[in-house]
Amino acid sequence: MPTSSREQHTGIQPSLIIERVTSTLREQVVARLRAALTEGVFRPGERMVERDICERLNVSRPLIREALRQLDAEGLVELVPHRGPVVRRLTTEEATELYDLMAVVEGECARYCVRRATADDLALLRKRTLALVEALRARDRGRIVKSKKLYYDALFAACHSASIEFYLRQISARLSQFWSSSVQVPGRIEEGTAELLAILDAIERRDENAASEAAQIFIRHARRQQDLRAIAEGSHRDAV
Amino acid sequence: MPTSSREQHTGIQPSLIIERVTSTLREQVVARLRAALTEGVFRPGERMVERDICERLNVSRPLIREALRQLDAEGLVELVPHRGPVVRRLTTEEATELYDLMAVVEGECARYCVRRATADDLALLRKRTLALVEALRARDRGRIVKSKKLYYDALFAACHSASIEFYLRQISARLSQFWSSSVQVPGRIEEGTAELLAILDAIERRDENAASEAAQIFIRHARRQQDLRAIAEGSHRDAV
DNA sequence: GATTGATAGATTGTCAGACAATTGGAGCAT
DNA sequence: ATGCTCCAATTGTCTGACAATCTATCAATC
Repeated sequence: MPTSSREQHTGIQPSLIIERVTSTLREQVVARLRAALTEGVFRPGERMVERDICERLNVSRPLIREALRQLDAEGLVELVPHRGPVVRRLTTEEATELYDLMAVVEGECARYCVRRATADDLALLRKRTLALVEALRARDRGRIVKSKKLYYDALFAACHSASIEFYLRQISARLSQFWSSSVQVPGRIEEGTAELLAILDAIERRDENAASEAAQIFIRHARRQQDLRAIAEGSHRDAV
Repeated sequence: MPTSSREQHTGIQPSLIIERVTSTLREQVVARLRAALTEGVFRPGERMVERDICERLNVSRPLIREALRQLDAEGLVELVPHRGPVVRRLTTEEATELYDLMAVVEGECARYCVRRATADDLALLRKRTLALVEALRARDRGRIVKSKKLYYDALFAACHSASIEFYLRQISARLSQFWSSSVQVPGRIEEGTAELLAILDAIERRDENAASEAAQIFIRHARRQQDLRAIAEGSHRDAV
């Protein structure tokens, strides 16, 4: 769980809360490393020598070690005893499993949206969905990335479940090394936009099963893209 | 991810692997604390003062701190900045969400069993299912706990997915504080045994959807038990 | 008497430095 | 090539320290 986020979603009392950005250095370190890992600054399989990271981030070794324990538990790094941390590398097999997990959890997320989203949540979700669809149609990679992030923020806000959000973000982070940025399955964009709209529609219609189903389909189809890339790159073998 | 468990589920080569019990003290500490947390040695909401734990386990503070970071990421403790670690307390709301997650993930687990289980896996699963059913019928609490553990070991082995196992165990650990040990919904045992057998049957029939459905139903019904307990105990309020 | 403010104590956050244990690999011998 | 020995690189773990921050106690004020 992300160290202490205590936003009681009471619905009432809209934010007199002071967001403490981060009070501890460690949280910043973890955030920094996590970002670096998901953004590919460290390559899968690469060793992360503690002292090097200390110097790069200018913090002490105990701090780095604590941060690494956390990232290990999140599945982003692997701590080989007496050999040190290594950027976890996913096999296609593991990626497949994670996608399947993501699909069912995201289905549950959509289900929760149906149950819990307020009118405001829905309005925002609609807006963000359409923005993402637009970005997809424009095939503007930068805009797609940003819109996607905003879309998911809205989706998670609408489902009002910290647990679902937590696990989806975690799985997503673990899969990040697998995101394609070059290969494009022909017609995937058209298909994807239709599916996004289907999710939105089902949620707005308050149809739980349809929403869950639509969300799952979206993820499973998105995965196909990956399969293709894996094949293109020589099936992502374990040994470098 | 549980610090480096590298059992390539090749299916072939049944364990020439030498299980290194634990090469580092930290792993033992984490295991110990995790066990203590799930077994209720520490009560939800209780503070875990670092130095106290150091003395109790006879290890140094850095080690305890690393262990706590990991348990934090697993959702078992909460690290309040400048106040220290607290045993995470679940609200009924959070427990509900986790049960829903567990249901869909366990559904996926059953689905994977259908896809991947070998004949040996199935034989063991059948044996363990029947043993659990027996224990349930005998209403022998100790035996039920042991059989259940073995049942899940077999189920996870049969699904051949480290990710699914990882997340299910984690969610299960987080929910442990919520397991009832006293209240019994009348007829639940009969219902539960029937559902367990239904799961087994669906897997043996190689019917993915039925297996997934049966597993989900089992969890959702098991949760009802919890609802009852929560009500009985005054709905598990947040403030002590 | 209740609220506010201030002081002290407890605990965490972070660092530096040290040393033993283990691993991986280089080099040597067979 | 194969196997062995030894060494360098890193990690695993500890001790001790001190600043930052929180909690609670107690005094001061209205």
